[in-house]
Amino acid sequence: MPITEIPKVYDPKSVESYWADYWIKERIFQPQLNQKIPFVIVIPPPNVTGSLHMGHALNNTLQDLLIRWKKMNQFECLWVPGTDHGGIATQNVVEKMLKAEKKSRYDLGREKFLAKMWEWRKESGDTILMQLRKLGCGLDWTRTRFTMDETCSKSVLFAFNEFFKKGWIYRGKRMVNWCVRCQTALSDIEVEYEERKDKLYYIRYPILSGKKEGWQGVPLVVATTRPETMLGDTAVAVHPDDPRYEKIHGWWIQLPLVEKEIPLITDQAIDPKFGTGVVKVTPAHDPIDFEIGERHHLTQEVVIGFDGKMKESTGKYATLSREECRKEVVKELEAQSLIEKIEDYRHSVGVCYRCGVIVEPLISDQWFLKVDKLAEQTLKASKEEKIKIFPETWNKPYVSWLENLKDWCISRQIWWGHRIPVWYCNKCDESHLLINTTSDGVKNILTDNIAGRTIGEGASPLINETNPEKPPSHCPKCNGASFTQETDVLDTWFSSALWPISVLGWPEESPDLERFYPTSVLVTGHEILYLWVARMAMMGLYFKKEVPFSHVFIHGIVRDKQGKKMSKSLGNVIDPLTIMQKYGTDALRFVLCLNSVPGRDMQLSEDSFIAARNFCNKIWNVSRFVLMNIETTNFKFNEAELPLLELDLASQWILSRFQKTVLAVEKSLLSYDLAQTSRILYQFIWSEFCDWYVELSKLILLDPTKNKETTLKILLVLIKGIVKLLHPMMPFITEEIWKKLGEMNLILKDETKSVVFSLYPKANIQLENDLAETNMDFLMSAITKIRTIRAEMNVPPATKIEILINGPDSDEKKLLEKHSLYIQHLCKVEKILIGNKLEKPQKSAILVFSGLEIFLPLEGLIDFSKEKQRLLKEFNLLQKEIEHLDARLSQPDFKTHAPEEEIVRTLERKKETDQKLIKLKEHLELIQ
RNA sequence: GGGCGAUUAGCUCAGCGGAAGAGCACUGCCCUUACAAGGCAGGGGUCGCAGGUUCGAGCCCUGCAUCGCCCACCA
Repeated sequence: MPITEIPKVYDPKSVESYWADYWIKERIFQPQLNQKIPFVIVIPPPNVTGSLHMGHALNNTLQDLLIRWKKMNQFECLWVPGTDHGGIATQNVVEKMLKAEKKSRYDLGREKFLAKMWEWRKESGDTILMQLRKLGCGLDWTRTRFTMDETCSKSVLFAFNEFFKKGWIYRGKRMVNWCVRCQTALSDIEVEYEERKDKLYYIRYPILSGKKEGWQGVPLVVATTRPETMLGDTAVAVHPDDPRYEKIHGWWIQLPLVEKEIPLITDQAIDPKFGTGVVKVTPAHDPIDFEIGERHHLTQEVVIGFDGKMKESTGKYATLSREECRKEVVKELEAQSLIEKIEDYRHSVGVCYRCGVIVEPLISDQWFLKVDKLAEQTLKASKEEKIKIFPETWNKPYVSWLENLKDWCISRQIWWGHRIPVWYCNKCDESHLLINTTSDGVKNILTDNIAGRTIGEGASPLINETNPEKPPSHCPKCNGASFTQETDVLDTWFSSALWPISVLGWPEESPDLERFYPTSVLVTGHEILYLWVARMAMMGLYFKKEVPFSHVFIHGIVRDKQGKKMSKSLGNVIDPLTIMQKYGTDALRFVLCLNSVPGRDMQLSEDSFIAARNFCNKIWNVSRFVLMNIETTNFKFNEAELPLLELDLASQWILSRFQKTVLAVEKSLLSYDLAQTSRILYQFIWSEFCDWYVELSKLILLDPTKNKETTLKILLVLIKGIVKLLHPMMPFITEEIWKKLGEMNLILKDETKSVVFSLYPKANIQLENDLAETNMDFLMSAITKIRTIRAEMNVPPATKIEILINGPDSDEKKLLEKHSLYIQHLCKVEKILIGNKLEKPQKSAILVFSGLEIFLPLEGLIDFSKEKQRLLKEFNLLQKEIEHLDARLSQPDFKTHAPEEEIVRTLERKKETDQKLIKLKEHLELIQ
């Protein structure tokens, strides 16, 4: 296509799919295992549920940016794609589908249900990966992993066995967070807390023993938010030092509604300041009460079942839900006048992070991973800065989370996931746990070395080390050979924790593991810093003796215009695919980068994309401009000769500005401040290159008498530089422009394949030129001022005028004379007179600028009363500034304390402003 | 209860010790041969409040207020 036929408007749709396919087809993002330094990222694997949302778009844009940037810096880049099976979340999706058919997973049975799960994952599990291709992500698709594929599953089972042998995995009856909807245990971090409006019930518990002194007939009052659990109370507790209740320690209390006597015990955990200072103790249904119960050997009276309904033992309350039971209990208590009062109360309630239903603390048999040693070495790595978090503010919470870590509940009672490789002997004892750990397939492990517990009754857990997914060959106790596998599966985050090593092939000693571990940087949002990042650090350090990544780049969460998290239920989502369709993928990517301010969440609204789309168009058109002008020429150009060219001021200036831009871009990228990077690029390209340099270049390009070669070379250098700088952020449009440059033989052969094979720009100090920048600044402000007058006085651009510049010093005079064309061209001025004793023509507008005066004879063109107003306004501004400067200079301490250069600067400013004011005053007086 | 962050132009946000900035929105002029998704120019801010440090404070310190997030055994 001839360059002149390049469309005037950049059309993303017509180029994006071509490039997305091209990068894959040409294997551009597959590493070659050569001598270069590796740069590796493993993707935070999206769950196989649903499709790409803005959070994914942000996360992956940032990773892609880093990969492309590093690739252009000659690193051997690898970005590993993959998906997560997503445990509960994914199972919920399929269960919902079943529910539509009025079926539950139990109707299907485990096997059939899992078949359905796999079917679903096959059908829609890769949706997001396909969408990431559209986003332009330079992932190596030949290495795509899934947390439940063969490689990753092997890692999971192997890791489980290793921990088991070490004695760090144990099973025990504990109080865990139970989701009554998902029918599974949750780890502590999978519980989210929501502030809820609730009631605090003050309930009277009659005292049975020792009716004397002040307690005669006065019942104890306990405050609780969960009256229904009183059916399972086995004590009442106060703080041992609370003077109000000192006399009655050990007395017996009548538990209302239940024909039962319970003791009044004392425990440090009670806060005397809360409520009445008296607490009902329900060891089976509250974590603190559970602990109190342990300390005081209280019985655990289970009154709520795993389904969230009241147990048989509760008599008339049986089968009621927790909520219904609460109402009933309160009604009953009220009837018996046992409610002292009910207060409104705000407190946070734990809910399931997957379904939002209130979590029930319940006692059940669960598997745990002991984490103290793991946390310890991870903390050490942090202290030694082996893992650095960007921005640093996240380091503190990360460290304190590790410091306060409790054992990790790794078992889930769902079906979708890695089934725990532990076996029960069918012959000798049903509660007999077997885990196969040795080559002969059998190893006895009688450990539950945590808190002196044992696993089941005389249990001998066995695992199969060589084939963990298979049962042991025989039972060492009874020699039986028939086993049943544990039905629990592992927490989905267990496999996620192994992700950086499992995707590279661990526990095999694969070439990839050897070459690409540890990875370079992990890019993620802060919501999974603990859930995921900390655990990967633990696993990587333990199994590979090295941190899995040296940098953690934490980006913000995408929110809507009101600052709310985007969610389908709120209906405030901005769909990245729609945005890509409407504004182009590069525009989407640019906005995400532009808003990626370190340490801050970003608020997006749809109009932010318009500016980015316009920016794309600007880039497109300025490239078009350069190409159109080069098209007719035929020159060969080696960038090395750049410093040898004889350059005009504008060219010296833009090259100097470009070097500084390159430096600033590099600095911002190194600190993961991509908002900064975006701003720098936007500013340079639009406000400096396009607005000034390109406009000035027309002086030469549009003048048939001028030699255009040097200017075209500079334009070309800049366009190439800009395309390269932008590429990591905006890969599509830059590739397209690059291709056109290639078609005109304007780039080196080995760079033609893709922009990523060119070198990322490096600053060339030789080309920095502060003098040129100062001179251009001078000319640019003169030009702007002249344009301002024209605009304010409504002199149309078509009206050519002349100007007089009076009073420049000799340097300024030379500069102005040499570049009078700049002014003429950009201010639409026909003629410029420069001199030291020029008279102001009658009926002139005037501006006083940097020690000189500029006259614009505008007789007949403007209304001079307007000019007077304009001057008056200017005059007032100057007066204000002088007041300000005087105030500063008259501060006696200013001259003694401020640094010399600051004093000089202030004095100069004062002098200049004074001069301006005097001249302005003169002219003001002359206007009738 | 503890920690973190925010509070700057109508909106979204930069700036973090020496003359208040950008984009969007708004106003005026311009279809100037890269771009009207554009150009040129303009209006609009006692930089949350109160103290303090400093010659000098959106910027540093201390309180306070409001909003948001994270953590915690808030019965």
